[in-house]
Amino acid sequence: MDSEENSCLGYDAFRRTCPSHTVLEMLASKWVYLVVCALRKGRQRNGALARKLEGITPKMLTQTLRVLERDGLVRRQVYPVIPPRVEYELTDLGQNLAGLLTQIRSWAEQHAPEIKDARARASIANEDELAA
Amino acid sequence: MDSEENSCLGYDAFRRTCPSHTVLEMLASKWVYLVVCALRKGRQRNGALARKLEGITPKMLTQTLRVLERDGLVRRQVYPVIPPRVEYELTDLGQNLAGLLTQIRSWAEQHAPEIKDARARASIANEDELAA
DNA sequence: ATATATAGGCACCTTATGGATAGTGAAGAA
DNA sequence: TTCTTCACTATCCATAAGGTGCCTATATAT
Repeated sequence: MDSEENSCLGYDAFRRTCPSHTVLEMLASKWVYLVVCALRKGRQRNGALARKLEGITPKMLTQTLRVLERDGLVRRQVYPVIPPRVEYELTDLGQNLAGLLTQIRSWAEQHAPEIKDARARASIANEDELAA
Repeated sequence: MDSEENSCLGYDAFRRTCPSHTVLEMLASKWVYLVVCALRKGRQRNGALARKLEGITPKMLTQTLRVLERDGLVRRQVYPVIPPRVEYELTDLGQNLAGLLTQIRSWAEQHAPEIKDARARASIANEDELAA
């Protein structure tokens, strides 16, 4: 039992010391989702990404791109010109992941109304409880 | 342009005020991934989940389950017996999501070695940089 | 009588993260 | 001359994540 889909190759994300667990931790970020999705259309400059990702601060954008670069999902290309020019693009591994993350994003967009309703119901239930 | 796959229904996760953006924020959690994956096999009790999710504290488990319940992904069933008995199971919406999240988990497990290598290379590159 | 299991709640604390703000440096425009 | 662009870097602060310990209440086991 318990062998259905766990640890297909000895890796099991449920174990906190497993490398796949740290990969999951890295993926568990709103900005990782969005940056990877944004890069799916091809290489882009820092400024273009910043404009696309509404609300991201330069710090978070750089930080997120550095993590993705470190993990081999994004390639960073610097042109030594003035003013500076830097371009980012997904590696093959990144492209591979982008397919999945785009599905998650689509899911979020498709089911946002249901979840909004569920939250509203929960909030009303909470008020009733407090009133009782 | 820019109409390829964005805002299929007026929802666009890139906009920070869009409901789908908050859904993505909710999904961006290591424990949400793992709890949903763990519940995929059917209804389970708090204790069983705690044993399966290595390293989770009772507080985080409860907190995560509450969020999932609020958003309509998990159903909570309380049996008024002593000692207390509570069971959690995925709703249809939760089941739907679980398929995607399980893919992410599998991806993390399959590509953990590559990412581990990429991190090691990045760390060596960093040391070289510091030495130079 | 004491301990355990059960599923939490509650309060306190430390650390990590997110996000805001300001600065850097060089070129080109006003 | 001051301003802007570009791609950052550094610093601070508020919030959040996460850890620890103690509390409930009862049936069962020791």
